[in-house]
Amino acid sequence: MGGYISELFSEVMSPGNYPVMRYNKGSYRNFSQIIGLLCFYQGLAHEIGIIHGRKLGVFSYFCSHNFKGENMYRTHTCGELRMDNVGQHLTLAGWVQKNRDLGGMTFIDLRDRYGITQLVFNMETNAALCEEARKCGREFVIRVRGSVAERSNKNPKLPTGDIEILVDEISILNASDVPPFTIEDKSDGGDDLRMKYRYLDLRRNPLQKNIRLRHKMAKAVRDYLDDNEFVEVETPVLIKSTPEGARDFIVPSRMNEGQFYALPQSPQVFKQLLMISGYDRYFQIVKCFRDEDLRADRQPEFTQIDCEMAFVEQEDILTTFEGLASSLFKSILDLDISTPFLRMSWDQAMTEYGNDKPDLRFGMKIKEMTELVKGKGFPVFDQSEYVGAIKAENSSTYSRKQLDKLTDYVRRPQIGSKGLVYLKMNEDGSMKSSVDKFYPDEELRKWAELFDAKPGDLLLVLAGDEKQCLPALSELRLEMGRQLGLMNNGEFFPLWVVDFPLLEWDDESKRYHAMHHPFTSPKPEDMELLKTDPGKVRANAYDLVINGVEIGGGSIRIHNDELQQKMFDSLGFTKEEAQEQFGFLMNAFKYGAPPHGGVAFGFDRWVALFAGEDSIRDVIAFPKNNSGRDVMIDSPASVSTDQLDELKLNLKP
RNA sequence: GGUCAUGUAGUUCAGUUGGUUAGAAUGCCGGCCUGUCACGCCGGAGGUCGCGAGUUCGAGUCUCGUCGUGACCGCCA
Repeated sequence: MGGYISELFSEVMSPGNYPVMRYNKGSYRNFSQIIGLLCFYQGLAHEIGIIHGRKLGVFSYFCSHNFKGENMYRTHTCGELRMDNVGQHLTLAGWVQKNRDLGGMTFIDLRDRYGITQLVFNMETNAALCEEARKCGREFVIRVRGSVAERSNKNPKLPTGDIEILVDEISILNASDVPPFTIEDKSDGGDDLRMKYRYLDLRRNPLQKNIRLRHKMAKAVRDYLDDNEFVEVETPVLIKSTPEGARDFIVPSRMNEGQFYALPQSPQVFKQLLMISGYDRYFQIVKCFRDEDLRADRQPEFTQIDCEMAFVEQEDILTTFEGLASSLFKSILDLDISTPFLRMSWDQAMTEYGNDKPDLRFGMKIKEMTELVKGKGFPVFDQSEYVGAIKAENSSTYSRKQLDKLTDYVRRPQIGSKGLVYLKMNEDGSMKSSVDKFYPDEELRKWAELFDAKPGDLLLVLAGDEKQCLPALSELRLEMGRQLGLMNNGEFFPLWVVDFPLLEWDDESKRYHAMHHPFTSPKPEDMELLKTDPGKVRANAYDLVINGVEIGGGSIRIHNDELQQKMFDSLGFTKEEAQEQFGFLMNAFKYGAPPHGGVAFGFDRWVALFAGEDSIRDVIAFPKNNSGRDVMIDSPASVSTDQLDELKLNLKP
């Protein structure tokens, strides 16, 4: 115990406790260290067990830890005491979860990170002590000393439910106002309120679990990459604004009047420079900043696992990082996910799933049927550029009402289909379609044949422009996946989507944009197309997709200044602009840049996926809301005119 | 920038076609209670129906505006 603390609190160091604590140290600790390690992995597996839908104790994860922080505030945690501890005299500290005053006796549930232990106070034994205990409201911070006793009424719902503490000393370390919502697994508080009192929300088990999972994942990432010779290098946060990509957050420079830093959207150029510097394998778990509108899976500041490797081709990178992914699946979720992961071309993903991040937990592939249905007199299909469908198995029992609801779903402006055509393959072998006026049975049989549809199946057909229709079919497919319960939270299907287009036409600015970023190398065999048909050029770029979530992406970079210059040409940069914005990188390429490439993973998304959460806010300790505000500290906020003056800034009226 | 949803007690919600004093549960406060663990029983306090206009004899309810929150589209290399 540190001298500082013992001086400050010498009055509480009653010598009576010490021999007991010492005694525990020797025998209990070594044993529990071994058990602790064993229990740790088991605990994580249990946690994931919940994701799998198995019913396991919520506390199992928290109780499996070996407490190393023995001091005058506590000798044990509220999660570790069992029948073996009966008779021990010890000290606990924590928060009052619940106070049950029965008149003659009072029970307090004492909570800390590790669990809950019941304290007992008895009027007959010590009335003054019992009165003191009655005063303790929810979330009071208290310390108690007492002896572990076997309960007469055990509670099988708690891991510590066999024992209780017969308290002989209580100190209220800090009283608490009544919290605005209950600190329980299922809080009664709404989102707004819990965000405003985030520090209270973070006391709750589900959040604690997520934050600890995040920590374990970060550590597992560092361990794997360290084992593979990667070096973690920090890169600057105050950098320079660049034209491509997302909007930058900018930071005024006081010492350089009228000039601004930008916060990095990613450490992209620095990691390439590190390859040129010979670091060979770099990584960083790093904050990135993008000033764009938010979503459930987007925050203005978010965390990437940023990686770069020299002397590698695409396949080397895919192999290395599917290794990272499968090692995380194993160490965190105890799941064996075999490698190599499936590789799917971007083209295939778009035609079969209408989406560059397909959820492969279920099939229901999109098939085109344009040729099959045209020229049969149904004007809607005849006038459509593209007709396609999906097959939902065992769904021919969908009612008129359900189909109407699906029609409304695809007609929402966000999806924008005009209507929905269906074909029911009834169990009795008959067929029913919304367009059987135009398509006789033998035509409908051909539809069924194309999809290998069996009695009981349901075909859902959309028509329109290919550009609108494929994404619409993708949304419909995902909606059906949800409705039919095909998206199991405990099941994971990772894949690499490869061969992305290099460039993407932007109608607004009437020029091509880099689909990934401007340092992505084109496929050598598509090089010729760069001049004739730039939109057709494929890139050495890839995304890691798990269950329909884009977990990460990367590319093999350009490592030669001539090609880089060509790329900037295609993007419509003048030589001068390119020199001004990226001159330092192109200069660096002149001094022996090795072939290199890399990848970056959205760490928040990955944690959310493993935690089974829909929103990354649930895995970030202090997230921002929909409008980029932190409602707890109330940021962003105005600054004083003094601050603005110092920066030589005027605000527009 | 756009679409949709939502805002009522500390909290979660209900509130009929526009009609008497706006309810329930939970939490909170007080009393009783010696084996509770969703403790129980009795009593009590607690409301600018987000804000501002409008329609109306009358608005929590209808209309418009505005603000907050959430989801999505655009956007996010």
